[in-house]
Amino acid sequence: MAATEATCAAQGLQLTATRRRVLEILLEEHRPLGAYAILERLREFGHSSQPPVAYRALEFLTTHGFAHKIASLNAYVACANPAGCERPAFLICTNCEKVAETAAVTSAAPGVADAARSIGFAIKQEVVEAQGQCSSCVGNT
Amino acid sequence: MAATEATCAAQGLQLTATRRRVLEILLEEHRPLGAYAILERLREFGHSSQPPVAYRALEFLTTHGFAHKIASLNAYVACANPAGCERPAFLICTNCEKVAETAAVTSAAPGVADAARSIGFAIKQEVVEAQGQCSSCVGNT
DNA sequence: TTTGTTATGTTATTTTATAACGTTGCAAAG
DNA sequence: CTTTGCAACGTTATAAAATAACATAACAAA
Repeated sequence: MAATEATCAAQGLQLTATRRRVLEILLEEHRPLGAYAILERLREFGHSSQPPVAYRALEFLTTHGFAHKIASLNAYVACANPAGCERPAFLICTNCEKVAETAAVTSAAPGVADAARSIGFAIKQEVVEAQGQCSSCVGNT
Repeated sequence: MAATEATCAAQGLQLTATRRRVLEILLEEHRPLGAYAILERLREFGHSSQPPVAYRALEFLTTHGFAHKIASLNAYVACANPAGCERPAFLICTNCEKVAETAAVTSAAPGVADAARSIGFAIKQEVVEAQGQCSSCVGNT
């Protein structure tokens, strides 16, 4: 949160009440939340709770790297390292739903980068989402 | 298509009319199709066209590796290598929407695999989807 | 003070996906 | 045979995710 505030101050970004509240909601949970779950939480705090409210805040947060969308879940998480987030990748526990964020070292998995080069494909961005079981859940199911 | 038929025959899977038609539709297009776009095409061929029809066929096709879901697009493509598809990864052109399928060499990008090991996370499956520009579109936009 | 910009409020709608329940066709057990 | 079970399909309804479109507010710069 502090890192996010600092970044916003430094870059002239407006961390408004709604945007801040959405980020707080994501930080409080340790797992991905759907937009409508976020809306419900917003409602509890007296904010307007129509879908665009959440989606706008999420767009701001994701655009600036304060939160990420998990495409394979249609859900959102706070960034684990807002100060220096690069090439985020996610480890999603299919049992407890928690998500660990990590940084991929290279821009693409071996083979993928090679394949891209060989067909002249210019990679801009990569979505890497691994599904499996976290240490607490291995063997539980 | 032939490879798919062979696999179904070998494994006792039922490649029914609807499932076959959906796969054909995906093969005819060279790009990802949404479930409702597929439904429209099915309608043209006189199949029933309620959503579950498409989703069931897609579930069958994706479960057995004859097609893949592109999570970041909520769309579906035919598998480029149904005979021996392992660790598929996708190169998605944000300009022309075409998708190239490739195979990742390792189970995870460097750094991701290490991170998983270090926190005891057991990876089952990985979603790797790179966005960028294909060779035809580089420089066009 | 008017103009431009950024953010918010609100209604409605689109797009994606699944729940639930009934029907059909076929093959194996009785 | 026939009935039991199963896998696939048909259909209606609804849930869940996302966005279009348009109005309002707050505020800073011209």
